[in-house]
Amino acid sequence: MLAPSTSTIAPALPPLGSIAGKCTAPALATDKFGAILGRAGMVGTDFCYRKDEEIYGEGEPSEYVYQVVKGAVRTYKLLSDGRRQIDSFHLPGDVFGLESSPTCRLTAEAIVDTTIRLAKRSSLEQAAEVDVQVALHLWSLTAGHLRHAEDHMLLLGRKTAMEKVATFLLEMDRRLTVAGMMALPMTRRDIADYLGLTLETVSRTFSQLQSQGVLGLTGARQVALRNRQCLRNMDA
Amino acid sequence: MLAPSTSTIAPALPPLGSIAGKCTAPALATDKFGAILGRAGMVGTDFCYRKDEEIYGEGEPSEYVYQVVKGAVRTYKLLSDGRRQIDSFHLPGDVFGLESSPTCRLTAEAIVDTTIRLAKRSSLEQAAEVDVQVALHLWSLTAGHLRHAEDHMLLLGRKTAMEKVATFLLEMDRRLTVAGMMALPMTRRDIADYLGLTLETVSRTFSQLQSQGVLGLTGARQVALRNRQCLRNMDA
DNA sequence: CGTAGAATTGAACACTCTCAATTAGCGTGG
DNA sequence: CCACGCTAATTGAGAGTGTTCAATTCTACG
Repeated sequence: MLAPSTSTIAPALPPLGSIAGKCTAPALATDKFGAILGRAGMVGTDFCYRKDEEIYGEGEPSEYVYQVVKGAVRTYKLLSDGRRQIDSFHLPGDVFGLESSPTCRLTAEAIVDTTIRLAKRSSLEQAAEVDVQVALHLWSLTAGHLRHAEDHMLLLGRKTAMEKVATFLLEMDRRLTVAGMMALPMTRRDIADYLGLTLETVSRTFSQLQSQGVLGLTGARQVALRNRQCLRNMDA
Repeated sequence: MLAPSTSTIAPALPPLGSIAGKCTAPALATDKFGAILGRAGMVGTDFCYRKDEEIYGEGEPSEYVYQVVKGAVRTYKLLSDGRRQIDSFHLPGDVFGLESSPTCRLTAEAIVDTTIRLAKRSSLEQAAEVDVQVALHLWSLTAGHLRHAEDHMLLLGRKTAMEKVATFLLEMDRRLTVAGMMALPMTRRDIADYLGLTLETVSRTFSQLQSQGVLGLTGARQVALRNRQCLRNMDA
């Protein structure tokens, strides 16, 4: 349904045609993944995925753990009739696909052309068996994901459309604003499926915020926040 | 706002007046918490909490890890105006309050009179530093919570009222049906705040399922499922 | 029994969705 | 460079699911 034309010819795992070679790590305050790999005596391998290409699918055996080097990734679940809930957007530095179960519980797709560093799950687990620090780091990563999920459940279950959008904008502002501008990699539909809304409601809310002067849109995905305090108040 | 009268006189942590002494462990297929404590050379201490009594509050330092021995617990987040999102119901055998962060991110309350086994978080973490198996078990517990949260985000963001209630009933059926009957410990309001609905909608949906013969109600909290397959179909 | 909280039920409303039409943005190729 | 075509985004109007407010009814427990 949402499968891109490019992914049909891609192999099940590491796409053979998209090897990018080693990349330098992103400049992160705390690169936990790098620390983990270091302790485990491992090096990540980088691959490139094209826009809308699937990285792994729900139900597949979970063979790798992933870190975004460049680009953006969405992870989601589907209902049988195609309704989609995106649980997270993963941006450079973020680790995803870290399951303690043998199968993937979500589907992951590149939102734009994306470079991903990946490491074998089995190797990481072996390292965790030997080195307590690796195990504790992995726990810490999963705990971080749980914390985000807890916040997001409150949003999905109890916030209004305006509050959801305000929360989203503040989250993205924190994570990807450079020089006062936010370049959203995802579509209105992605945002809607993240917030439990329709794309029309997201669009209307953006427009409303713009007419109130809270927001500046220069192109649908180029956002400048003009009044963060106002958004924080809406955030409930 | 929702604080019970009994909790105002209760001390911040282990209520002094409610020591219950050691209890026998619940008969569980896999008592991970017991296994962890065993490996850590620890024994849990049991306390009793009265109905609606707070076990810990959001923002407090997280000093303990908890396991339900008998009864039921809700963990939730609040918005500033009192809107509540319950993220989980914890039943006998369940572990909760396991933060890898130093402060509690949720509030926990006893739904009914409840016996809780608790262990010091710092001791558990010390044990995890030394014994990899403890660290891996703690990770596994957090991963289980994350899995539930992922499923619940799909429910909150994308399911209809009927689908939410169907999912809830099947979850509770699995977790607390004995001899064909389910004794729900929680109120309609609790269920509503778990499913992101109002209590009236939950009540109406229960009534509708009863009139369809899917459900048998003998008292508002005594439920018998008469057609599980029908519920599974609604579950989407 | 009598009271208070819990649950049910009804009616009107509102927020968000659905369906539809229009406009904008962007990559491709003439 | 502009025309073309496709997808994304905006905007409007109407409908619907779930909410809100209110009135009973039920149930549990002194």
